[in-house]
Amino acid sequence: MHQLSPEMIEELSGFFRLLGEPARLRLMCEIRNGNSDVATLMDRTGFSQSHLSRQLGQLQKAGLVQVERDGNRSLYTATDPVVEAICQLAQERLMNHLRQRLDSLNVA
Amino acid sequence: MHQLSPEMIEELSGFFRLLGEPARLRLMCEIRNGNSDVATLMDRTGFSQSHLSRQLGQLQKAGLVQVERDGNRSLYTATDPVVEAICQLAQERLMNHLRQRLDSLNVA
DNA sequence: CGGCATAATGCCTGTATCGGCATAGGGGAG
DNA sequence: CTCCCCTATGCCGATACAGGCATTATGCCG
Repeated sequence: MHQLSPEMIEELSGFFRLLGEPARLRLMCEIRNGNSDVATLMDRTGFSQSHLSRQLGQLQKAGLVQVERDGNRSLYTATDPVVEAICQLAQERLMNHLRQRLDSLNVA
Repeated sequence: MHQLSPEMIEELSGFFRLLGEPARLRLMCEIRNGNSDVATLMDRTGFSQSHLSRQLGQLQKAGLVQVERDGNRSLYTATDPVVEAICQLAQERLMNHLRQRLDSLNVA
């Protein structure tokens, strides 16, 4: 890390804030699982069209997803697999944290 | 990832939301750099005492930092080094993303 | 015990943002 | 050109939360 600049802090927290919204994190997961045209996303998530469009717009602006136009449809794909890796690490952190709390209760 | 449960989505986004606040991300960085008693943190960040206390409280509740009481002082330490790894990945993602956009401009 | 330092909490306000409804833009098919 | 479908955006109400001020809680020392 080596002391991040304020600009980097701002950028990184902006990135994390995107994933900090359950709807958007959900979208990232759905998109990663293929079949990511908007109709399918609406169907699988139950989000309204406008909601979906906004969130996808934000994800795209940050470069987390790419959009590919097919006529008047839009196909979304995840841009960078590292996002998935980050989620994986976050998951492991959570599990470890809970496991440690559990253990500390058992010992005490 | 393999299709995360709604509960996991909620937990993960909660974690990301913590880092999504510049003040808290800043704190995590400062704490990682050692010397993390509250007075020092106030000094280095310029945050007010109440603000600091609240943010540290949230980080602690999520298990991102640990607090060790020394008399009436509090020493904060980062709990899990994986958080740093996550920041590192996020940084690399950002750089890659910007580099790609730059390249695409040069080619076009 | 009474003052003093440090940390946590109640209360409050301002601001950001989620997310719905309605509307506008833009590309096919007739 | 016109209708229709899909997506994006303006507007707005509700809600969440940052962050300040004042107060309280907690542990130190005289």
